[in-house]
Amino acid sequence: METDLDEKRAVTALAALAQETRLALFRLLVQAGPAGLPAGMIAERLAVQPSSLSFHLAQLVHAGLITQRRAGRQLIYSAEYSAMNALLVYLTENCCGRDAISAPLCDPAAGCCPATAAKTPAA
Amino acid sequence: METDLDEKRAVTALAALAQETRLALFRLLVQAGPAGLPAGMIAERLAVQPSSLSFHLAQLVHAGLITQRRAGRQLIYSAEYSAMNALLVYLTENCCGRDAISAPLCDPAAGCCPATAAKTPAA
DNA sequence: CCGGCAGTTCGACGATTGTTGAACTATGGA
DNA sequence: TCCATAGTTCAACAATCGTCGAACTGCCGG
Repeated sequence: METDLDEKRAVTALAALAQETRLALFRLLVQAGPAGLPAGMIAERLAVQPSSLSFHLAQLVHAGLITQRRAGRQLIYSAEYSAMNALLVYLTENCCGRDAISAPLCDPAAGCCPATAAKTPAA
Repeated sequence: METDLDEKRAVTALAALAQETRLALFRLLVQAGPAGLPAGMIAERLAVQPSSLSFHLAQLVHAGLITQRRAGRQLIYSAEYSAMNALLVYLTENCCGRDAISAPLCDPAAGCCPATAAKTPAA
């Protein structure tokens, strides 16, 4: 389902999220669901200047983490869940040397990586 | 298990990962498992200058994504899986307005968010 | 066609980031 | 004690980032 990321795309996505306003913005859209939110409402909720918001929205769009669509005079933004999932998977890829996994959470101490788990004395 | 993140800690973690060398470094450690790798071997594998590597290692340590321990003259670095998991959970928190979830992967089109899934016509 | 609202684009500024090489600290062996 | 190895710290530099205000574009109502 989600397209695999190469290193550069992953860096772009992470850089897009590595900023207070954009992280709050992205999470707002993740929580808003596929219906998304118009730019104006986002600006209001995050108390950000329109021009600044536009800048951040563009970064997230460029990173592929959100998408834009028009509804009358408003521009609606919504989270791109597949891109988010691809990023999560990329970060945890081959966790502890295992073969590919699809669900990213990884906890060696709890048996995520049987081969190496014994070497982690609950530290 | 994993400590919840506040916004600033999340931004720090994401910023730490939003750089080619550091992302490669982190993934290398994730794949290396809890045993970790000495700085020298990391430098060799990533073909990075020692002083530059030190800089990046420090950022990841500061972000809480990796930890350092000494073994003789070597400094061994290993991934902090709980921090990584906390970050993944933070990103997907309240996905589509749902209550907390523990496994981060989120796909509205596939029923992750029943209430809103119908509004996404396979677009 | 005109006014105005929703959002974006632009240029300029200060702040932060990543790199490099040289000097420094710490550990282990002889 | 002296030396070599493993890694870190420091200062300086170019490059990139985030913010601001002002000007701009696109869309709708009348």
